Amino acid sequence: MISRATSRTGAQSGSGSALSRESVIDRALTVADQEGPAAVSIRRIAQDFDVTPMALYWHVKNKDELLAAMGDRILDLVEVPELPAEGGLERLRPLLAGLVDALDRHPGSTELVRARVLYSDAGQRLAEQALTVLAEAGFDRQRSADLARAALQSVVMLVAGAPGAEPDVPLEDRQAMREQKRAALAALPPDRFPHLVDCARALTECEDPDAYYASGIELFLAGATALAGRLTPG
Amino acid sequence: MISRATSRTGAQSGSGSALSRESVIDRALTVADQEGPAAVSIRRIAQDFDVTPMALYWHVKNKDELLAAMGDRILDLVEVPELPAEGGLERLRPLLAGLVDALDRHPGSTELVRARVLYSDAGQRLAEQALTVLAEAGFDRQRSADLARAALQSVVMLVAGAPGAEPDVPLEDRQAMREQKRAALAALPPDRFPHLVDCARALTECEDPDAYYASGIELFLAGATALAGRLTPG
DNA sequence: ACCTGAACACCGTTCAAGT
DNA sequence: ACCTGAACACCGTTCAAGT
Repeated sequence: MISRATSRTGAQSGSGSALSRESVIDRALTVADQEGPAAVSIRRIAQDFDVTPMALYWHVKNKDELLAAMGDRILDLVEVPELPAEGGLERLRPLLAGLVDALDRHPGSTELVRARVLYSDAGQRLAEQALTVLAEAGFDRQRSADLARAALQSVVMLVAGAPGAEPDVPLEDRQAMREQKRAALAALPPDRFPHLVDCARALTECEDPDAYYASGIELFLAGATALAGRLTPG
Repeated sequence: MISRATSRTGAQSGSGSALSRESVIDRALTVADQEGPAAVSIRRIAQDFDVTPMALYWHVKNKDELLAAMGDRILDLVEVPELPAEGGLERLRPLLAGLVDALDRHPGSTELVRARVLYSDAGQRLAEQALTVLAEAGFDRQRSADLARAALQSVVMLVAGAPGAEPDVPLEDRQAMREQKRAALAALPPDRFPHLVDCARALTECEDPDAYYASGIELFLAGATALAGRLTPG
């Protein structure tokens, strides 16, 4: 409770930088990662900056716009290089992997990206590339659109829903949460739920995130490739 | 404001049934579907029953438990018939289709199911069947677990993230929301985003939900089948 | 341009008390 | 067993006012 005294003495308490649209968004992302998305509130962020809640409204229209901006900021982390002229559906792999990397840096806000992929600038560049690849693979407009959505949303789901991700829960409670869930599965009657009991650990803990992400992307690519192969052969 | 007068005269205002755990959950699901998930609050539901907010705490531990119960209730809608002894990965199709049907009945609460698939009774029966099918197809424990998660979460994503679903938005604002999003895409510079502009409609409006859901399930099945085909052939 | 103060209409939840 | 009343610690947001 001495933080208020530091407000005019250089370093602003929790934030480390002056109040601005950028710093507000950054602070919100950090809070979401460390304490879960529920901890993000206008009043809380304002407190971290030793400032009145209403001060934030100068930099951000309202809370919804802040949440959207957080999603956009994550998408800005994605490197979107030029799309190779050749390479077929394989060209989706680095594209999706890049998205995974960005999402993985802000697990507490991954969900926010879903609503923004088609509407933030970086997301639109990503979507355009995906649609290009799918159209060149022979999918018509509707199927390209559906597959592009599926690709981007699968990735969000992959990261947000990874075994043991628990993005809604504060960092310190995550491990306990995982163990509790695993115990719930392991304690099921093995005659009725043999596989669920057997997979209790595999379903709740992610040994190797990289391998998990890679095989999630692989699943999508395998599916899209198989569907492409069924398109009016010849 | 005359509704309070009806509280002892038979039919309880908005709900149509007496206060109970079941009726509270049902009312919450209805509110979420009609006015969006944000409209679900302890106080609001209490009001609909002409009852004090604290009355709900007798029937429900707290809001989180209510949300979990809503997810469980949706999963209870899924019919889980016996798993055929034969049929390979194709047996996943009716299983996933059944889940889609249940989710589709409560679009405002679809998201809640994601956290409950592995922990509600109906969800566990579903998951056990999926794991059985995948194990019989030759996937090892870890890959079965990952694919089962992917299958169930893909379906949730398919419904919650369908073009034009907008489950966060009140029923009456949905159409306007869709048109706004479509306009945003259609107005992009066509030289930089040719496909995005071309797909503006396909990306924001769902012409044929049944076909959309079917091809989403098809994508997963095609992927899983392709991956199964790569497993130590012979 | 940027921030504050006071106020409004909401939340979830606890606890003691009623019937 | 089931519900109420009062209270606490939170929310987002508006509006007029300050510098």
